[in-house]
Amino acid sequence: MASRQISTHCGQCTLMTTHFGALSEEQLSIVDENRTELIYKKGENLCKQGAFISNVIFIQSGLVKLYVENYDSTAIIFLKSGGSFLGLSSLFGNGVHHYSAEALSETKVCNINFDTVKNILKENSSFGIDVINIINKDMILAFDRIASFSNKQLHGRFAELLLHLQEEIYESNPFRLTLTKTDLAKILSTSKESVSRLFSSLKKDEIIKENNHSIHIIKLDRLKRISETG
Amino acid sequence: MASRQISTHCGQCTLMTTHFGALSEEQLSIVDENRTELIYKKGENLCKQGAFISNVIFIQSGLVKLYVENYDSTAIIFLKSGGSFLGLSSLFGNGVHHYSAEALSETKVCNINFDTVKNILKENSSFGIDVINIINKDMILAFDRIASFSNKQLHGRFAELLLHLQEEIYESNPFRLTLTKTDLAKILSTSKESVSRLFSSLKKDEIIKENNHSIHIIKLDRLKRISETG
DNA sequence: CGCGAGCTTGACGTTGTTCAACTAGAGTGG
DNA sequence: CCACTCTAGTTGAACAACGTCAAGCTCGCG
Repeated sequence: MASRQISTHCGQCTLMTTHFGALSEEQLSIVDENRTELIYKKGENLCKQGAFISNVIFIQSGLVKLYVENYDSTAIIFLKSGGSFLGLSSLFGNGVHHYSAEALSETKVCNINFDTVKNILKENSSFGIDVINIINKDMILAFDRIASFSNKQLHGRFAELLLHLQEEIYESNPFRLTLTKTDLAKILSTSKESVSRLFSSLKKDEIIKENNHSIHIIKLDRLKRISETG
Repeated sequence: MASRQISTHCGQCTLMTTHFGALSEEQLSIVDENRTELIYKKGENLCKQGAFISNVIFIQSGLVKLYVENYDSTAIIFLKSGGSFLGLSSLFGNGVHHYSAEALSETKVCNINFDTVKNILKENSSFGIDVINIINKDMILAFDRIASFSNKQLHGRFAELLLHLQEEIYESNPFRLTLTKTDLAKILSTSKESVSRLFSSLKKDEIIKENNHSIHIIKLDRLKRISETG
Protein backbone atom coordinates (compact mmCIF):
# COMPACT_ATOMS: atom_id res chain seq x y z
CA MET A 1 0.00 0.00 0.00
CA ALA A 2 0.86 3.68 -0.12
CA SER A 3 3.57 5.03 2.11
CA ARG A 4 2.99 7.90 4.51
CA GLN A 5 4.79 11.21 4.83
CA ILE A 6 4.00 14.79 5.82
CA SER A 7 5.46 17.96 4.31
CA THR A 8 4.53 21.64 4.56
CA HIS A 9 1.67 23.33 6.40
CA CYS A 10 -1.63 23.87 4.53
CA GLY A 11 -1.17 27.62 4.78
CA GLN A 12 1.92 27.35 2.59
CA CYS A 13 0.22 25.13 0.03
CA THR A 14 -0.83 27.32 -2.87
CA LEU A 15 -3.06 24.57 -4.30
CA MET A 16 -5.00 24.57 -1.04
CA THR A 17 -5.33 28.33 -0.65
CA THR A 18 -6.35 28.73 -4.31
CA HIS A 19 -9.32 26.42 -4.01
CA PHE A 20 -10.28 27.05 -0.41
CA GLY A 21 -9.65 30.76 -0.15
CA ALA A 22 -12.49 31.10 2.33
CA LEU A 23 -10.72 29.22 5.11
CA SER A 24 -9.47 31.25 8.06
CA GLU A 25 -5.97 30.80 9.49
CA GLU A 26 -7.51 28.81 12.29
CA GLN A 27 -9.50 26.59 9.95
CA LEU A 28 -6.42 25.97 7.81
CA SER A 29 -4.67 24.80 10.97
CA ILE A 30 -7.54 22.48 11.81
CA VAL A 31 -7.34 21.01 8.32
CA ASP A 32 -3.59 20.70 8.70
CA GLU A 33 -3.99 18.69 11.89
CA ASN A 34 -6.56 16.40 10.32
CA ARG A 35 -4.86 15.29 7.19
CA THR A 36 -2.25 12.82 6.00
CA GLU A 37 -0.15 12.83 2.87
CA LEU A 38 0.07 9.65 0.85
CA ILE A 39 1.73 8.47 -2.30
CA TYR A 40 -0.12 5.96 -4.46
CA LYS A 41 1.69 3.87 -7.02
CA LYS A 42 0.31 3.24 -10.49
CA GLY A 43 -2.58 0.82 -10.28
CA GLU A 44 -3.44 1.45 -6.63
CA ASN A 45 -6.97 2.43 -5.61
CA LEU A 46 -7.57 5.82 -4.00
CA CYS A 47 -11.21 5.13 -3.26
CA LYS A 48 -13.77 2.47 -4.01
CA GLN A 49 -17.38 2.91 -5.17
CA GLY A 50 -19.75 1.82 -2.40
CA ALA A 51 -17.20 2.13 0.42
CA PHE A 52 -17.87 4.54 3.28
CA ILE A 53 -16.10 7.85 2.92
CA SER A 54 -13.54 8.71 5.55
CA ASN A 55 -11.57 11.33 3.63
CA VAL A 56 -11.86 14.09 1.12
CA ILE A 57 -8.95 13.40 -1.21
CA PHE A 58 -6.96 16.28 -2.62
CA ILE A 59 -4.64 15.35 -5.50
CA GLN A 60 -1.34 17.24 -5.29
CA SER A 61 0.31 15.66 -8.31
CA GLY A 62 -0.05 12.66 -10.56
CA LEU A 63 -2.90 11.29 -12.60
CA VAL A 64 -6.02 9.47 -11.51
CA LYS A 65 -8.89 7.85 -13.35
CA LEU A 66 -12.31 8.23 -11.79
CA TYR A 67 -14.73 5.51 -12.88
CA VAL A 68 -18.06 3.93 -12.04
CA GLU A 69 -18.71 0.23 -12.06
CA ASN A 70 -21.91 -1.67 -12.61
CA TYR A 71 -22.18 -5.38 -13.16
CA ASP A 72 -19.12 -6.47 -15.11
CA SER A 73 -18.41 -3.22 -16.92
CA THR A 74 -16.68 0.00 -15.94
CA ALA A 75 -16.82 3.49 -17.41
CA ILE A 76 -14.15 6.13 -16.90
CA ILE A 77 -15.93 9.38 -16.08
CA PHE A 78 -13.02 11.77 -15.69
CA LEU A 79 -9.28 11.95 -15.55
CA LYS A 80 -8.10 14.03 -12.60
CA SER A 81 -4.68 15.56 -12.18
CA GLY A 82 -3.03 17.83 -9.62
CA GLY A 83 -5.30 20.38 -7.96
CA SER A 84 -8.44 18.21 -8.06
CA PHE A 85 -10.61 16.85 -5.28
CA LEU A 86 -12.26 13.48 -4.88
CA GLY A 87 -15.15 12.86 -2.53
CA LEU A 88 -16.78 16.30 -2.48
CA SER A 89 -19.67 15.03 -4.58
CA SER A 90 -20.45 12.41 -1.94
CA LEU A 91 -20.35 14.85 0.97
CA PHE A 92 -23.88 14.61 2.27
CA GLY A 93 -25.65 11.71 0.62
CA ASN A 94 -25.63 8.22 2.05
CA GLY A 95 -21.98 8.60 3.04
CA VAL A 96 -20.53 6.27 0.43
CA HIS A 97 -18.38 6.96 -2.59
CA HIS A 98 -20.26 7.10 -5.88
CA TYR A 99 -17.21 6.27 -7.90
CA SER A 100 -13.88 4.49 -7.71
CA ALA A 101 -10.53 6.10 -8.39
CA GLU A 102 -7.25 4.51 -9.42
CA ALA A 103 -3.80 6.04 -9.90
CA LEU A 104 -2.60 5.96 -13.50
CA SER A 105 0.84 7.17 -12.51
CA GLU A 106 2.53 7.82 -9.18
CA THR A 107 0.14 10.16 -7.40
CA LYS A 108 0.66 12.29 -4.32
CA VAL A 109 -2.48 13.12 -2.39
CA CYS A 110 -3.57 14.82 0.76
CA ASN A 111 -6.33 13.02 2.64
CA ILE A 112 -8.43 15.38 4.73
CA ASN A 113 -10.62 13.94 7.45
CA PHE A 114 -14.20 13.88 6.26
CA ASP A 115 -15.80 15.10 9.49
CA THR A 116 -13.35 17.98 9.63
CA VAL A 117 -14.51 19.17 6.21
CA LYS A 118 -18.15 18.73 7.20
CA ASN A 119 -17.68 20.69 10.41
CA ILE A 120 -15.99 23.60 8.67
CA LEU A 121 -18.79 23.59 6.10
CA LYS A 122 -21.30 24.06 8.90
CA GLU A 123 -19.37 27.00 10.30
CA ASN A 124 -18.13 28.83 7.24
CA SER A 125 -20.66 29.65 4.55
CA SER A 126 -18.00 31.05 2.18
CA PHE A 127 -16.30 27.69 2.30
CA GLY A 128 -19.60 26.17 1.17
CA ILE A 129 -19.53 28.47 -1.82
CA ASP A 130 -15.98 27.30 -2.62
CA VAL A 131 -17.20 23.72 -2.52
CA ILE A 132 -20.23 24.52 -4.69
CA ASN A 133 -17.85 26.07 -7.22
CA ILE A 134 -15.61 23.04 -7.36
CA ILE A 135 -18.54 20.64 -7.70
CA ASN A 136 -20.13 22.76 -10.40
CA LYS A 137 -16.97 22.64 -12.50
CA ASP A 138 -17.15 18.86 -12.41
CA MET A 139 -20.83 19.08 -13.31
CA ILE A 140 -20.06 21.10 -16.41
CA LEU A 141 -17.39 18.58 -17.38
CA ALA A 142 -19.94 15.79 -16.93
CA PHE A 143 -22.44 17.65 -19.13
CA ASP A 144 -19.78 18.03 -21.80
CA ARG A 145 -19.07 14.32 -21.64
CA ILE A 146 -22.75 13.49 -22.10
CA ALA A 147 -22.99 15.93 -25.00
CA SER A 148 -19.88 14.43 -26.49
CA PHE A 149 -21.31 10.91 -26.35
CA SER A 150 -24.55 12.16 -27.81
CA ASN A 151 -23.28 14.24 -30.68
CA LYS A 152 -19.92 12.94 -31.72
CA GLN A 153 -18.72 9.70 -33.03
CA LEU A 154 -15.48 8.00 -32.25
CA HIS A 155 -13.16 10.12 -34.40
CA GLY A 156 -14.46 13.30 -32.80
CA ARG A 157 -14.30 11.97 -29.26
CA PHE A 158 -10.77 10.70 -29.83
CA ALA A 159 -9.58 14.05 -31.16
CA GLU A 160 -11.26 15.72 -28.17
CA LEU A 161 -9.46 13.38 -25.79
CA LEU A 162 -6.06 14.05 -27.36
CA LEU A 163 -6.63 17.78 -27.06
CA HIS A 164 -7.76 17.38 -23.46
CA LEU A 165 -4.63 15.38 -22.63
CA GLN A 166 -2.41 17.95 -24.29
CA GLU A 167 -4.08 21.05 -22.85
CA GLU A 168 -5.28 20.04 -19.40
CA ILE A 169 -3.47 16.90 -18.31
CA TYR A 170 0.10 16.99 -19.62
CA GLU A 171 0.14 20.68 -20.54
CA SER A 172 2.82 20.25 -23.17
CA ASN A 173 3.20 19.32 -26.85
CA PRO A 174 4.72 16.84 -27.52
CA PHE A 175 3.68 14.98 -24.37
CA ARG A 176 4.66 11.63 -22.95
CA LEU A 177 1.60 9.39 -22.73
CA THR A 178 1.49 7.67 -19.33
CA LEU A 179 -1.83 5.96 -20.04
CA THR A 180 -2.00 2.71 -21.95
CA LYS A 181 -4.08 2.59 -25.10
CA THR A 182 -6.39 0.23 -23.31
CA ASP A 183 -6.98 3.04 -20.77
CA LEU A 184 -7.76 5.42 -23.63
CA ALA A 185 -10.19 2.84 -24.99
CA LYS A 186 -12.04 2.77 -21.68
CA ILE A 187 -12.27 6.56 -21.55
CA LEU A 188 -13.77 6.60 -25.02
CA SER A 189 -15.70 3.42 -24.19
CA THR A 190 -14.50 1.66 -27.29
CA SER A 191 -12.15 -1.25 -27.91
CA LYS A 192 -8.35 -1.14 -27.83
CA GLU A 193 -8.36 -2.18 -31.48
CA SER A 194 -10.36 0.90 -32.44
CA VAL A 195 -7.96 3.16 -30.55
CA SER A 196 -5.12 1.56 -32.42
CA ARG A 197 -6.83 2.24 -35.73
CA LEU A 198 -7.60 5.84 -34.71
CA PHE A 199 -3.91 6.43 -33.99
CA SER A 200 -2.90 4.83 -37.27
CA SER A 201 -5.34 6.99 -39.17
CA LEU A 202 -4.09 10.25 -37.59
CA LYS A 203 -0.48 9.22 -38.16
CA LYS A 204 -1.19 8.38 -41.79
CA ASP A 205 -2.67 11.86 -42.31
CA GLU A 206 0.35 13.31 -40.48
CA ILE A 207 -1.87 15.08 -37.96
CA ILE A 208 0.10 13.55 -35.09
CA LYS A 209 3.47 11.84 -34.73
CA GLU A 210 4.26 9.14 -32.21
CA ASN A 211 7.50 7.53 -31.18
CA ASN A 212 8.14 5.51 -28.09
CA HIS A 213 5.26 6.80 -25.95
CA SER A 214 5.68 10.42 -26.89
CA ILE A 215 2.89 12.04 -28.90
CA HIS A 216 3.35 15.18 -30.93
CA ILE A 217 0.30 16.98 -32.30
CA ILE A 218 1.50 18.51 -35.57
CA LYS A 219 -1.65 19.84 -37.19
CA LEU A 220 -3.44 21.26 -34.15
CA ASP A 221 -6.04 23.11 -36.21
CA ARG A 222 -7.08 19.98 -38.11
CA LEU A 223 -7.34 18.00 -34.87
CA LYS A 224 -9.54 20.73 -33.43
CA ARG A 225 -11.76 20.65 -36.46
CA ILE A 226 -12.16 16.88 -36.18
CA SER A 227 -13.00 17.33 -32.49
CA GLU A 228 -15.64 19.95 -33.21
CA THR A 229 -17.38 18.39 -36.16
CA GLY A 230 -17.39 14.93 -34.64
CA MET B 1 -44.93 34.21 -23.46
CA ALA B 2 -45.74 32.74 -20.08
CA SER B 3 -48.40 34.39 -17.97
CA ARG B 4 -47.80 35.59 -14.44
CA GLN B 5 -49.56 34.72 -11.21
CA ILE B 6 -48.70 34.39 -7.52
CA SER B 7 -50.15 31.88 -5.07
CA THR B 8 -49.19 30.78 -1.54
CA HIS B 9 -46.32 31.90 0.69
CA CYS B 10 -43.03 29.94 0.51
CA GLY B 11 -43.44 28.85 4.12
CA GLN B 12 -46.58 26.94 3.14
CA CYS B 13 -44.92 25.30 0.14
CA THR B 14 -43.89 21.80 1.16
CA LEU B 15 -41.68 21.44 -1.93
CA MET B 16 -39.70 24.46 -0.79
CA THR B 17 -39.35 23.49 2.85
CA THR B 18 -38.35 19.94 1.93
CA HIS B 19 -35.40 21.04 -0.16
CA PHE B 20 -34.41 24.17 1.70
CA GLY B 21 -35.01 23.09 5.28
CA ALA B 22 -32.15 25.30 6.45
CA LEU B 23 -33.92 28.56 5.68
CA SER B 24 -35.13 30.61 8.62
CA GLU B 25 -38.63 32.14 8.74
CA GLU B 26 -37.08 35.45 7.84
CA GLN B 27 -35.13 34.03 4.93
CA LEU B 28 -38.23 32.25 3.62
CA SER B 29 -39.95 35.63 3.65
CA ILE B 30 -37.09 37.23 1.75
CA VAL B 31 -37.31 34.48 -0.86
CA ASP B 32 -41.07 34.96 -0.98
CA GLU B 33 -40.66 38.65 -1.75
CA ASN B 34 -38.12 37.99 -4.47
CA ARG B 35 -39.85 35.47 -6.62
CA THR B 36 -42.48 35.24 -9.31
CA GLU B 37 -44.62 32.34 -10.41
CA LEU B 38 -44.86 31.56 -14.09
CA ILE B 39 -46.55 29.04 -16.31
CA TYR B 40 -44.74 27.91 -19.44
CA LYS B 41 -46.55 26.26 -22.29
CA LYS B 42 -45.22 23.22 -24.12
CA GLY B 43 -42.33 24.26 -26.32
CA GLU B 44 -41.44 27.45 -24.45
CA ASN B 45 -37.90 28.03 -23.20
CA LEU B 46 -37.27 28.35 -19.47
CA CYS B 47 -33.64 29.26 -19.88
CA LYS B 48 -31.09 29.47 -22.65
CA GLN B 49 -27.51 28.25 -22.69
CA GLY B 50 -25.10 31.18 -22.73
CA ALA B 51 -27.61 33.71 -21.41
CA PHE B 52 -26.92 35.53 -18.15
CA ILE B 53 -28.67 34.02 -15.16
CA SER B 54 -31.19 36.19 -13.40
CA ASN B 55 -33.19 33.50 -11.62
CA VAL B 56 -32.90 30.18 -9.93
CA ILE B 57 -35.83 28.27 -11.37
CA PHE B 58 -37.83 25.94 -9.18
CA ILE B 59 -40.17 23.58 -11.02
CA GLN B 60 -43.45 23.13 -9.18
CA SER B 61 -45.13 20.88 -11.70
CA GLY B 62 -44.81 19.85 -15.30
CA LEU B 63 -41.99 18.38 -17.34
CA VAL B 64 -38.86 20.03 -18.68
CA LYS B 65 -36.01 18.88 -20.86
CA LEU B 66 -32.59 20.18 -20.00
CA TYR B 67 -30.19 20.10 -22.93
CA VAL B 68 -26.87 21.41 -24.16
CA GLU B 69 -26.26 22.71 -27.63
CA ASN B 70 -23.08 22.86 -29.63
CA TYR B 71 -22.84 23.66 -33.30
CA ASP B 72 -25.91 22.21 -34.98
CA SER B 73 -26.59 19.36 -32.57
CA THR B 74 -28.30 19.16 -29.20
CA ALA B 75 -28.14 16.57 -26.45
CA ILE B 76 -30.78 16.14 -23.77
CA ILE B 77 -28.97 15.73 -20.46
CA PHE B 78 -31.90 15.26 -18.05
CA LEU B 79 -35.62 15.35 -17.82
CA LYS B 80 -36.75 17.38 -14.82
CA SER B 81 -40.18 17.25 -13.21
CA GLY B 82 -41.81 18.85 -10.16
CA GLY B 83 -39.50 19.50 -7.21
CA SER B 84 -36.38 20.16 -9.29
CA PHE B 85 -34.18 23.22 -9.58
CA LEU B 86 -32.55 24.79 -12.62
CA GLY B 87 -29.64 27.18 -12.38
CA LEU B 88 -27.99 26.00 -9.16
CA SER B 89 -25.14 24.46 -11.11
CA SER B 90 -24.34 27.85 -12.62
CA LEU B 91 -24.40 29.71 -9.31
CA PHE B 92 -20.86 31.00 -9.10
CA GLY B 93 -19.16 30.45 -12.42
CA ASN B 94 -19.17 33.02 -15.19
CA GLY B 95 -22.80 33.85 -14.47
CA VAL B 96 -24.27 32.26 -17.56
CA HIS B 97 -26.46 29.19 -17.96
CA HIS B 98 -24.59 26.07 -19.01
CA TYR B 99 -27.67 24.50 -20.49
CA SER B 100 -31.01 25.31 -22.06
CA ALA B 101 -34.36 24.13 -20.77
CA GLU B 102 -37.65 23.74 -22.60
CA ALA B 103 -41.08 22.77 -21.30
CA LEU B 104 -42.31 19.42 -22.65
CA SER B 105 -45.73 19.94 -21.14
CA GLU B 106 -47.39 22.85 -19.34
CA THR B 107 -44.98 23.68 -16.54
CA LYS B 108 -45.47 25.80 -13.45
CA VAL B 109 -42.32 27.30 -12.01
CA CYS B 110 -41.20 29.63 -9.30
CA ASN B 111 -38.43 32.02 -10.34
CA ILE B 112 -36.29 33.12 -7.41
CA ASN B 113 -34.09 36.14 -7.82
CA PHE B 114 -30.51 35.03 -8.32
CA ASP B 115 -28.87 37.60 -6.05
CA THR B 116 -31.30 36.73 -3.28
CA VAL B 117 -30.17 33.12 -3.39
CA LYS B 118 -26.54 34.17 -3.46
CA ASN B 119 -26.96 36.49 -0.51
CA ILE B 120 -28.65 33.85 1.61
CA LEU B 121 -25.88 31.43 0.69
CA LYS B 122 -23.35 33.87 2.09
CA GLU B 123 -25.26 34.18 5.37
CA ASN B 124 -26.50 30.67 6.00
CA SER B 125 -23.99 27.83 5.82
CA SER B 126 -26.66 25.15 6.31
CA PHE B 127 -28.38 26.46 3.21
CA GLY B 128 -25.09 25.93 1.36
CA ILE B 129 -25.18 22.31 2.48
CA ASP B 130 -28.75 22.00 1.13
CA VAL B 131 -27.55 23.34 -2.21
CA ILE B 132 -24.53 21.01 -2.25
CA ASN B 133 -26.92 18.12 -1.65
CA ILE B 134 -29.18 19.08 -4.55
CA ILE B 135 -26.27 19.59 -6.94
CA ASN B 136 -24.68 16.31 -5.92
CA LYS B 137 -27.85 14.40 -6.74
CA ASP B 138 -27.68 15.82 -10.26
CA MET B 139 -24.03 14.90 -10.39
CA ILE B 140 -24.82 11.28 -9.58
CA LEU B 141 -27.51 11.27 -12.28
CA ALA B 142 -24.98 12.66 -14.75
CA PHE B 143 -22.48 9.95 -13.79
CA ASP B 144 -25.16 7.32 -14.36
CA ARG B 145 -25.87 8.77 -17.79
CA ILE B 146 -22.20 8.62 -18.73
CA ALA B 147 -21.96 5.05 -17.48
CA SER B 148 -25.10 4.18 -19.41
CA PHE B 149 -23.69 5.58 -22.64
CA SER B 150 -20.43 3.74 -22.03
CA ASN B 151 -21.69 0.34 -21.08
CA LYS B 152 -25.08 -0.17 -22.65
CA GLN B 153 -26.30 -0.31 -26.16
CA LEU B 154 -29.51 1.06 -27.46
CA HIS B 155 -31.89 -1.67 -26.24
CA GLY B 156 -30.57 -1.32 -22.70
CA ARG B 157 -30.69 2.48 -22.71
CA PHE B 158 -34.22 2.43 -24.09
CA ALA B 159 -35.42 0.01 -21.41
CA GLU B 160 -33.72 2.19 -18.80
CA LEU B 161 -35.51 5.26 -20.16
CA LEU B 162 -38.94 3.58 -20.08
CA LEU B 163 -38.36 2.53 -16.48
CA HIS B 164 -37.19 6.04 -15.58
CA LEU B 165 -40.33 7.54 -17.15
CA GLN B 166 -42.58 5.10 -15.32
CA GLU B 167 -40.89 5.33 -11.92
CA GLU B 168 -39.67 8.90 -11.64
CA ILE B 169 -41.45 11.05 -14.18
CA TYR B 170 -45.03 9.83 -14.55
CA GLU B 171 -45.09 7.64 -11.43
CA SER B 172 -47.79 5.36 -12.79
CA ASN B 173 -48.18 2.28 -14.97
CA PRO B 174 -49.73 2.54 -17.52
CA PHE B 175 -48.65 6.12 -18.15
CA ARG B 176 -49.59 8.65 -20.78
CA LEU B 177 -46.53 9.63 -22.79
CA THR B 178 -46.40 13.41 -23.16
CA LEU B 179 -43.08 13.30 -25.03
CA THR B 180 -42.92 12.66 -28.74
CA LYS B 181 -40.87 9.75 -29.99
CA THR B 182 -38.53 12.27 -31.56
CA ASP B 183 -37.93 13.61 -28.03
CA LEU B 184 -37.18 10.08 -26.83
CA ALA B 185 -34.75 9.72 -29.72
CA LYS B 186 -32.88 12.82 -28.61
CA ILE B 187 -32.66 11.61 -25.01
CA LEU B 188 -31.19 8.32 -26.23
CA SER B 189 -29.24 10.20 -28.89
CA THR B 190 -30.45 7.96 -31.64
CA SER B 191 -32.80 8.42 -34.60
CA LYS B 192 -36.60 8.46 -34.49
CA GLU B 193 -36.55 5.41 -36.76
CA SER B 194 -34.60 3.44 -34.20
CA VAL B 195 -37.02 4.44 -31.41
CA SER B 196 -39.86 3.28 -33.60
CA ARG B 197 -38.16 -0.08 -34.10
CA LEU B 198 -37.42 -0.39 -30.38
CA PHE B 199 -41.10 0.11 -29.58
CA SER B 200 -42.13 -2.39 -32.24
CA SER B 201 -39.72 -4.96 -30.88
CA LEU B 202 -40.97 -4.62 -27.27
CA LYS B 203 -44.59 -4.77 -28.45
CA LYS B 204 -43.90 -7.88 -30.50
CA ASP B 205 -42.43 -9.60 -27.43
CA GLU B 206 -45.43 -8.37 -25.40
CA ILE B 207 -43.19 -6.66 -22.87
CA ILE B 208 -45.15 -3.43 -23.28
CA LYS B 209 -48.53 -2.44 -24.75
CA GLU B 210 -49.28 0.87 -26.40
CA ASN B 211 -52.49 2.46 -27.55
CA ASN B 212 -53.10 6.07 -28.34
CA HIS B 213 -50.23 7.59 -26.37
CA SER B 214 -50.65 5.41 -23.32
CA ILE B 215 -47.89 2.93 -22.50
CA HIS B 216 -48.36 -0.08 -20.27
CA ILE B 217 -45.32 -2.02 -19.08
CA ILE B 218 -46.55 -5.60 -18.80
CA LYS B 219 -43.41 -7.61 -18.14
CA LEU B 220 -41.60 -5.30 -15.75
CA ASP B 221 -39.01 -7.89 -14.75
CA ARG B 222 -37.98 -8.56 -18.33
CA LEU B 223 -37.69 -4.84 -19.04
CA LYS B 224 -35.49 -4.46 -15.98
CA ARG B 225 -33.28 -7.29 -17.14
CA ILE B 226 -32.89 -5.69 -20.56
CA SER B 227 -32.02 -2.41 -18.83
CA GLU B 228 -29.39 -4.02 -16.63
CA THR B 229 -27.67 -6.25 -19.13
CA GLY B 230 -27.59 -3.57 -21.82
C1' DC C 1 16.13 -17.29 -24.30
C1' DG C 2 11.23 -17.46 -23.47
C1' DC C 3 7.28 -15.30 -21.62
C1' DG C 4 3.61 -12.08 -21.26
C1' DA C 5 1.57 -7.52 -21.71
C1' DG C 6 0.54 -4.10 -24.84
C1' DC C 7 -0.15 -3.12 -29.46
C1' DT C 8 -1.32 -3.57 -34.56
C1' DT C 9 -3.77 -5.20 -38.62
C1' DG C 10 -7.06 -7.82 -41.42
C1' DA C 11 -11.43 -10.24 -41.98
C1' DC C 12 -15.92 -10.52 -40.70
C1' DG C 13 -20.32 -9.77 -38.11
C1' DT C 14 -23.41 -6.79 -35.57
C1' DT C 15 -25.53 -2.56 -34.48
C1' DG C 16 -27.53 1.33 -35.65
C1' DT C 17 -27.99 5.20 -39.29
C1' DT C 18 -29.69 7.05 -43.50
C1' DC C 19 -32.67 7.32 -47.29
C1' DA C 20 -36.94 6.65 -49.22
C1' DA C 21 -41.63 5.42 -49.45
C1' DC C 22 -45.74 5.17 -47.14
C1' DT C 23 -49.62 5.83 -43.46
C1' DA C 24 -52.38 8.33 -40.09
C1' DG C 25 -54.11 12.27 -37.89
C1' DA C 26 -54.58 17.33 -37.13
C1' DG C 27 -55.15 21.79 -38.78
C1' DT C 28 -56.36 25.16 -42.62
C1' DG C 29 -58.52 27.37 -46.20
C1' DG C 30 -61.73 27.38 -50.06
C1' DC D 1 -67.50 19.18 -47.05
C1' DC D 2 -63.29 18.16 -49.49
C1' DA D 3 -58.59 18.95 -50.93
C1' DC D 4 -54.19 20.34 -49.17
C1' DT D 5 -50.44 20.39 -46.15
C1' DC D 6 -47.70 19.44 -42.13
C1' DT D 7 -46.07 16.71 -38.54
C1' DA D 8 -45.40 12.21 -36.27
C1' DG D 9 -44.71 7.77 -36.93
C1' DT D 10 -43.70 3.20 -39.30
C1' DT D 11 -41.21 -0.05 -42.23
C1' DG D 12 -37.81 -1.88 -45.59
C1' DA D 13 -33.34 -1.90 -47.80
C1' DA D 14 -28.70 -0.34 -48.35
C1' DC D 15 -24.91 1.29 -46.00
C1' DA D 16 -21.49 2.92 -42.55
C1' DA D 17 -19.52 2.63 -38.05
C1' DC D 18 -17.76 -0.01 -34.81
C1' DG D 19 -16.91 -4.40 -32.20
C1' DT D 20 -15.13 -9.10 -32.14
C1' DC D 21 -12.10 -12.70 -33.34
C1' DA D 22 -7.79 -14.26 -34.72
C1' DA D 23 -3.03 -13.88 -35.87
C1' DG D 24 1.19 -11.88 -35.44
C1' DC D 25 4.32 -8.27 -33.73
C1' DT D 26 7.44 -5.75 -30.29
C1' DC D 27 9.58 -4.84 -26.18
C1' DG D 28 10.80 -5.25 -21.42
C1' DC D 29 11.87 -8.53 -17.89
C1' DG D 30 13.01 -12.57 -15.41
